[in-house]
Amino acid sequence: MALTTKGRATRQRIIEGAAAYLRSDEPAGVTLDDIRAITGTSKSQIFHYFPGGKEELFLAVARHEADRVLDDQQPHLGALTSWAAWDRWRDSVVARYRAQGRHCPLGTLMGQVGSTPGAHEVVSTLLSQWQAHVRKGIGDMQAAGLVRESLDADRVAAAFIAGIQGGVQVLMSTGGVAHLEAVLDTLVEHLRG
Amino acid sequence: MALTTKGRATRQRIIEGAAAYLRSDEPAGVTLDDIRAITGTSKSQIFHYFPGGKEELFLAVARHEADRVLDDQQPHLGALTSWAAWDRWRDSVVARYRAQGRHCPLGTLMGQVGSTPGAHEVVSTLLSQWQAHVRKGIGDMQAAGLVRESLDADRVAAAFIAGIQGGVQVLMSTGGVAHLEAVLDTLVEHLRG
DNA sequence: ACCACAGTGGACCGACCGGTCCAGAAAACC
DNA sequence: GGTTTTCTGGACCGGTCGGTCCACTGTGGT
Repeated sequence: MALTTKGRATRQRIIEGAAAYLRSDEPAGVTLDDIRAITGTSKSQIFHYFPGGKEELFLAVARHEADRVLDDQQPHLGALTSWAAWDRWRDSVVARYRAQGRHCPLGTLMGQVGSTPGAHEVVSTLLSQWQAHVRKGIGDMQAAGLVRESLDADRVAAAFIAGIQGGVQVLMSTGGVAHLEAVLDTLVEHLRG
Repeated sequence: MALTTKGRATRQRIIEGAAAYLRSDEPAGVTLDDIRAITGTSKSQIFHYFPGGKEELFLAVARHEADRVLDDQQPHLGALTSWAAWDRWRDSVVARYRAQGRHCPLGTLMGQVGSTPGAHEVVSTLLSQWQAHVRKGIGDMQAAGLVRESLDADRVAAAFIAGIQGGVQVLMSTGGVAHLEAVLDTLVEHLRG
C-alpha cells in the first residue's frame, strides 16, 4: 500500500481521532461507525488504510496510546537519580491516572481486540520498557549509594509495574487513587529501606 | 418470582455452568447462546430466571466467581498470624493464579457487563473484603510484635491489593507469574522491615 | 493532456445476538 | 382431579456491526 501525503494524513487522522474518542468517552464498545463519524471518514477509508479491519486499526491505536503512557511520565521516568526525582515521578503517575479517571483507553482496546497475539505483544512491550526504566532508576540509585546493594533491582522494578497496573485497575472500579498512591508510596519507602 | 425446588436447581445450573465455561475457555465474548448450549437450557429459561437479561445473569455469575476468589485463599487469608502463614498465603495466591493462567473469569465478566453500577459494586465489595483480611493480618502481626507499629496497616494492605491485581493483570498478558511473585515478595519483605 | 493508481463516499450484505412470544409440559396447591 | 402457577422449548424478530463493493473523484507522474 503506497501512501501519498494526503493518505498518510488521513491515516493519522483516523488513529488520533479514535484515540481522542477513547480518552473522552468510555464506551463499553467502540464500533467502526463511531470512529467513522468522529474522524469524518467513510467505511471504505478505514478498510483502505487498515486492511485487517477492526483488529488492525485497534492495534494501531493501542500502540499510539502505549507510546503516550511512557511519554506522559517523562522526563521524570528517564532520570530517577534522586529521591526528589522519584517523588516527582510518583506524582506524575498519580496525576496522569487521576486525570484519566475511570477511563482506560488501553484497557478498552485490549478488551475489544481480545487475546490476540498482537494485543499481548503491545502490552508486553509497554510493560517491559516501563520496567526497564524503573530498573535503571533503581540501579542508578544503588550506584549513587542511596539504595542498598542487596536489593534486587529487577524484582523491585517488577513489583512497581505490577503495583501501578493494579492501582490503576482499582482506580477504574472505585474511582479513587488511594490504592495507586498506597502501592507507590509503600514501594518507594521500601527502596529507602 | 417464586421458585420451586426444580426452579432453584435450574437457576443454579445456569450460574455454575456459565462460571465453569468462563473458567475453561476464555472466549472474548460470551453470548447467551453459549450459556444456553452449555447448560442445556433454553432462551426462555434464562430470561425467566434472570429477567434483567444478560446483565443480571452476568452479575450473578460475577458474584459467584468473586466468592470463589476469597474462598480459594482460605484458610490462609483468614489467619495471617505468623510469617509461615504469610508465606503459605503467598503461595496459595500464586498457585491459584498460575492455575488460572491467562483466563480471568471476573475480568471477562466485567469487560462484558461494562461499567454499570452493579459491576463496580461487585468488584469494590470483593476488593474491600480482601483488603480487610490483609489489614487484619497486618494488625495481628503488629499486636504480636512481629511487625513494627509505625507501619500503616491500611495503607500497606491497600498496596497488597493493588499489587496482586496488577500482578494478575500482567500474568494475563505475559503468561508468567513473575510479577505477581515479585510484588508479593517485595511487600512481605517490607513488612518484615 | 493523459493515465494509472490512490483516495473517498455510501449503499448494501450477512452474520450475530439480545430479547420477545406463545404454546405446551410439569409441578404445586386446594 | 382440577386449576393455577411455574417451567421449558424453540421459532421468531429487530437492531447492530464488521466487512464488501462499486462508482466516482482527486493526484502525481510523464
